[in-house]
Amino acid sequence: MNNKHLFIEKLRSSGLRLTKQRTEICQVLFGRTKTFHFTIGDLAALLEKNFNKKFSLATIYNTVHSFKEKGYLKEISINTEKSYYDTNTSNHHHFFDESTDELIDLKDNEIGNIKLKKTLPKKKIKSVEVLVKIIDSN
Amino acid sequence: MNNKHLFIEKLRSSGLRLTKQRTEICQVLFGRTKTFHFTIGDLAALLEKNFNKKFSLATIYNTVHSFKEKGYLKEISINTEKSYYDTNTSNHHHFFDESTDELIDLKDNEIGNIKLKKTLPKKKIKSVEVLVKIIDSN
DNA sequence: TTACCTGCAAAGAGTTTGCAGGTAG
DNA sequence: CTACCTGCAAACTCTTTGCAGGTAA
Repeated sequence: MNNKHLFIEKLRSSGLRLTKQRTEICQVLFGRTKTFHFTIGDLAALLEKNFNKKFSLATIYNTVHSFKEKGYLKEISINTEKSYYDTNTSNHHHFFDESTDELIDLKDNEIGNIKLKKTLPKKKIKSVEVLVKIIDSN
Repeated sequence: MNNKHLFIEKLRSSGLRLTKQRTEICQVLFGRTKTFHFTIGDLAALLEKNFNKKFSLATIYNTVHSFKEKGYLKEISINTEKSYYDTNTSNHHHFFDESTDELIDLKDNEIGNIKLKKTLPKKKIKSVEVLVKIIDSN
């Protein structure tokens, strides 16, 4: 199956041209049913494996950044050396498994509502993110 | 006023020797009444300013890491290029002001209890962190 | 005295950028 | 045809590491 129309729309609305590489990046990112959590390195390796050629980092970063700005990808707040991205941009939180460096979705109904009782003058809330760090139990 | 006894205890129990530099780092980190949020760069600049001399990065990183492992400092999960630390190691969450790159404490009673309804087999929860990202409301 | 520490500089890792040749529109 | 894109390599930032001389215990 081919989601070309979907990729075209995402690329166009992000102000990006429909190049071969970008269509292939879209295939890896959005041509799947399950949520995809990844680092730039993961993505680069997957692209190389799937299409049997190298992709320029400039292209990958540039495309991921555009998709992030456009809201097609979400960057997750974890203080590791790498940045993690998520194709699930809906309101949800994460487990981060420190034993494997893996991100796992926490669906919105799997965590009680977050009740903020403090606001700051002249500031508006951009996001509320919950990160549950887990490790192997012994 | 001098909290030397406090610094000595923290250094000793972290397995660190009482060097001049480390005592000075303690002064900057723990010789204050309010919580201190910082990056290594912040700390280095502050040390240089307060004591009018350069501190080796090796020393700063090494000391901060030991204090973190010992639980005297907490590392905050924010996906920026730098790592942020907090002298408040109690159970609490944060605002991160993206307009100024500043961290602000959210006291435990300023946010409702977090109710996790999902667990993972063979994994244990290490921490639950809430990060509220804010920006200037134009 | 000895193990640990400091300062310096080099090395690493991830990310960003500049540029020359290539391609979508 | 022109503006944007790709690939490559160099540059950048933060962090880590190796080493030689110095110091706490």
